[in-house]
Amino acid sequence: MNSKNDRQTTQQERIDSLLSDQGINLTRQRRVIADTLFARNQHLTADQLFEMVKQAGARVSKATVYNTLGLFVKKGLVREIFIDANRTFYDSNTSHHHHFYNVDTGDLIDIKERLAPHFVNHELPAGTAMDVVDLVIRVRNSHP
Amino acid sequence: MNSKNDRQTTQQERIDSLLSDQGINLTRQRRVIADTLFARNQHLTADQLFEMVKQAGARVSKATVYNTLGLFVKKGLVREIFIDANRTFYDSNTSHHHHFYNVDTGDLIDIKERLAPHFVNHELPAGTAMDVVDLVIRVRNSHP
DNA sequence: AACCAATTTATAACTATTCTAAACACCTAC
DNA sequence: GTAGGTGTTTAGAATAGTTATAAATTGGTT
Ligand SMILES: [Mn+2]
Ligand SMILES: [Mn+2]
Ligand SMILES: [Zn+2]
Ligand SMILES: [Zn+2]
Repeated sequence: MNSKNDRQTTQQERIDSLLSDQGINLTRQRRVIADTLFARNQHLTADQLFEMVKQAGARVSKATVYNTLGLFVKKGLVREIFIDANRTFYDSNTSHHHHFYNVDTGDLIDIKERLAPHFVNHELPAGTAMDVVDLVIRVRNSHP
Repeated sequence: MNSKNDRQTTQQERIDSLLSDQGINLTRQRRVIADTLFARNQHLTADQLFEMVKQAGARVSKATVYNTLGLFVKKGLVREIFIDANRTFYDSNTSHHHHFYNVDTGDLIDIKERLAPHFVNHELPAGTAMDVVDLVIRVRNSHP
């Protein structure tokens, strides 16, 4: 067993326990989807992820990509970002952060700083609890 | 001419100049859509607005509702709020404010306070200018 | 009236997402 | 090993919000 295999095994174990820790059963499809998605911090559409998984040589249906993304969102492994009526991104980085969206280029960029305020329960509508704070700063090219 | 008619005339004149000031030609359809939408501060889907206009006795096609909303958005008379992949709201209040969205009930509520930070150009991605700051606090019912 | 540009309209097209029901995978019991 | 069961995947259909198309209508101008 060389060091390359060691690293791969370790990375696979990380992905596996990421899913297992959330009570997600391991399957070939969920593993390859998670491998692709969690390889780095990125914002992908379902279709982009589908294409990347295909590119990696795996046979996974688009329905499974949607099912799995929905499952990951429910388990808190991934964050949905609704940009407009026909553009949903999935963010592999679930830590508290916000986004710039360039309406001209379609680029979605992380904002490092914590811009949105903290909420305490009594500031929320009665009988509700915080789910998530979605802050999107829409920008356009200055000289189009 | 009684005071009721005075008021109606005045209100119609307000709507007319709201549109004219943006270089929008006045038509029967644009007037009834604007009357309905700008009657109060509210968040409506295209379909809700379409139904309200029908209810008011006017014959306006859904295509015209979409065309007119798109025109109003372009002219800055109305603000689009993208809640999820199949829920776009149109906000008749374009002043700087943000929203609570209850994922259980579907309610979209204004937040009075100014929560999101101000931006100056050098804080934005290079070569871009601010368009709009969209802040949505998603909440769920505490005891579902 | 004839003309013209802008607008509206019905309808089709598009597309992201969800649904459906059958096939498949994997495990356990016998 | 075979049967049975549960969870998962799959192709394809369905759904629904939105946009595009192209013909009809409107309202103003000569
Ligand atoms: Mn908190
Ligand atoms: Mn859609
Ligand atoms: Zn991000
Ligand atoms: Zn609002």
